Amino acid sequence: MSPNHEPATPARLRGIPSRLLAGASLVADRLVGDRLAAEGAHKWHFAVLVALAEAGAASQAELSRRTGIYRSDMVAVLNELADAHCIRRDPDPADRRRNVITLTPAGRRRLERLDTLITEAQRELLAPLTADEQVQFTRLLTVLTDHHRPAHPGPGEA
Amino acid sequence: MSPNHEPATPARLRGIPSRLLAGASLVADRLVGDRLAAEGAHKWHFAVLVALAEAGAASQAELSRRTGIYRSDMVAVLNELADAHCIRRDPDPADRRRNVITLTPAGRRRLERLDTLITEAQRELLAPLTADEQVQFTRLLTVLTDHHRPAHPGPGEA
DNA sequence: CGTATCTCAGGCGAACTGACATCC
DNA sequence: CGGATGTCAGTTGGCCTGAGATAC
Repeated sequence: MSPNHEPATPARLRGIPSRLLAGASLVADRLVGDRLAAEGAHKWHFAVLVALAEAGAASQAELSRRTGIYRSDMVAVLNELADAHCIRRDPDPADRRRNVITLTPAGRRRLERLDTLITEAQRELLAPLTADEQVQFTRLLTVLTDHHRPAHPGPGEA
Repeated sequence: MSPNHEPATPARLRGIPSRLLAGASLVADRLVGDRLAAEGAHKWHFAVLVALAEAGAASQAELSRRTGIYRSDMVAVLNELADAHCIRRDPDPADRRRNVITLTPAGRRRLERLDTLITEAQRELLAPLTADEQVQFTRLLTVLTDHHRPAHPGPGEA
């Protein structure tokens, strides 16, 4: 009867918040990423679609600021969304540097589908907590991230 | 008086736990990583030193299991720790496949130094929360990560 | 034989930087 | 002119896989 086959993590390591956060973030990203990947989507697609639905058409730079996605990475994301006919990308007649990104009906449907998947993932992520704890947890996370603002730097945290 | 120069994140995006976790994890990793980098260290160094201090000398594979660092990545970490004379790496006479990793006095000192830096970082990370909230937050994170076990897969989450 | 250990050689995705041409 | 925009190229660090040599 050898009872100890599990090589436990050292106690001094187990309780460190930054480590716990890294682990939880990894789990969460997988829960979300796997569901979205099953439909050929990324979390960035969702972020852009939400930003468009909530604040209306915008330039790429504006979308970059609203979602926290870098300007450079935004290009590929919009290419994919355009290929799927979820958005249109038209030159801005008022400012010829800009593109005007517009949400299409297909994009709106896509958004609701991805929203469902992501909500599901959050439910599974928070399942180990009671309803009260889920609220507390989300609140504490919000306080934490709101307080540690990057100040100037470009697109905020992910 | 144009009051609205900040392009706020959409409401539908702001409250999503997986997003909040990603942001918090990024902040935490920077808080820790910057402090350690200032002394030429990585968080992995700390993890290995702790594992050695707490459970005594071990093989590389054993350290890998205890810290969650992949065996492939462990090699470089141990090389660096050995270069800094924090550990010794001797062939195991009882099993010639293995190396026995031993903590040196210098390694013990290094560990305490890194521990101080990491504790500082945790304090700064959790500073926006009250003492009670800090305890709650860490507890909820622990429940969450403990519950989402990778089951079989190799080295656990980070 | 199959399995475990150490090592190296990569892949993949996310965060990030730099540069360039264009236009305000 | 300075500054913003869209685009492309490339870097860095973190997680992870695969394979090979050696030893159990």
